[in-house]
Amino acid sequence: MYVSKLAFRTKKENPSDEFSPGAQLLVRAGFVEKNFSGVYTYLPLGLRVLKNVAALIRKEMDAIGGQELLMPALTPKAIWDISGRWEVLGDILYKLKDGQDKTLSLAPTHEDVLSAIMVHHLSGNDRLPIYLYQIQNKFRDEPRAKSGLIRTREFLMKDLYSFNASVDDLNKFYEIVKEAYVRIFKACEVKAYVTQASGGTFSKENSHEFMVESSAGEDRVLVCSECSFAKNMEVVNDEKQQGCDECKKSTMQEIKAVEVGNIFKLGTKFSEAFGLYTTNEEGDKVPVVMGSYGIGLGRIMGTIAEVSSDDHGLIWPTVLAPYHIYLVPLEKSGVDLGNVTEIAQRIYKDLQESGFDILYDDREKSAGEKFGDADILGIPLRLVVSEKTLKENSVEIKERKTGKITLVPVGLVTEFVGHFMVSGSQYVVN
RNA sequence: CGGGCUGUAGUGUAGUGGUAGCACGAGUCCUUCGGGAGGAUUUAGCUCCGGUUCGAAUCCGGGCAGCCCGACCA
Repeated sequence: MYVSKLAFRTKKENPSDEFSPGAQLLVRAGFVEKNFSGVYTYLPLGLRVLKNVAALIRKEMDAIGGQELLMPALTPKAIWDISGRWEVLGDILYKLKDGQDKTLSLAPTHEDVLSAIMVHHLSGNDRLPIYLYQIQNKFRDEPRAKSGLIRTREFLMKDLYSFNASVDDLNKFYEIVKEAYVRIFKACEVKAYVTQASGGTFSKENSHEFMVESSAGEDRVLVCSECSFAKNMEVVNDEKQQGCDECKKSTMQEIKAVEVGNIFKLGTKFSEAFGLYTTNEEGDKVPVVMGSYGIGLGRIMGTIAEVSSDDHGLIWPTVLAPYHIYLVPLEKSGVDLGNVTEIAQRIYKDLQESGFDILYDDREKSAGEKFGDADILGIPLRLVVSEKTLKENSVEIKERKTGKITLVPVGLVTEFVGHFMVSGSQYVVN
């Protein structure tokens, strides 16, 4: 992609209507545009990141037996009445009437919608377990949107639902999902605490939240610096709790954190309400045991912007970066003695053929401006081709995250980049 | 939903009663060419409604919008 063709440019100044540093960077770099409070457009660069997050999550969900489907956001009130959640969810539900005066809601979550579907398709236990997920927009009438993408009213979420024949099976799958989530956040290169939390209105049993430390977060979490055990302050009964539940040492500290994912054991609440039954080994009719597992994709993006940046801009993990490489040809216009453009173009094509996504800065701008854009966009590698580097028959390669600069012979560029993409991330999305 | 703050060119800002200025951006031309370079020229604005006043970006009331704190948050 030629930088001169990008539909949106970077800005030098922070927007006046964003407060959190991550949101300011995302706007300045041209990843998102705020339409109104709590509602954002993902611009082309931002959408590429969002799609990469989705690809990462799909890979992990498919790997644990998840099957993707896509449910509607538009739902009739009747569905929510079955579980009583029209009342429970209350004001957070966006409610509307259609032209025939039918009451509808834009779904904030899909336990109810999927349960209503599964009633028609679960008979006997021959097909259990069943794991279904989707990546779809959710709507929640948040009384107060906050911190850019961290808390929005319309947001893309991956929601996985499990249907098991027994509590034992649910418990096993719950652990499997937990491990998949750990892998996902590791690939995102964020430290996510697996945090004990309350089951909310869903269940009496505890759930787990995946918490990333950030001042833009809205939750308070106690974390143990010794063993990494963490629990949400909302489940701390004794205000004076000092010792860690896990290792018993007095090393718990309170942090602010963003909840980037959570997992719930739903039990039989929804299966009983909707009539999802199976037959156990004794031949008895028993309710299906369910679980619910969510990850906010935009929230992940917003959180990374909060926690991964420096004075020059964003720093994306390799698997999520909108482009792998920012290629800067530097030449004196009209005096291209060293064939800078020709060689830069050849490298551009070679790298593209090797499967890398590249931004080629073809603009007639000063070097500083191009470097500045490479930095603020947070592209993992910056390649510079100039008369200076070509004297060494080389290309300068700078790693965004570490600032490390290497002069690489022109013929070895593809190899160097390929090595970086594998070793630099520990995780590769196909 | 309570409390606080704020709305001025595309963006960021100055302007507290007397006809709105700067910077960035964008366009054209020239110079420059490894960290947002320089010059010339062009471009474009007071959130809306009402009130006070000879006169309102400025004061008052209301609406709308945004941000922060709190409440809320499957």
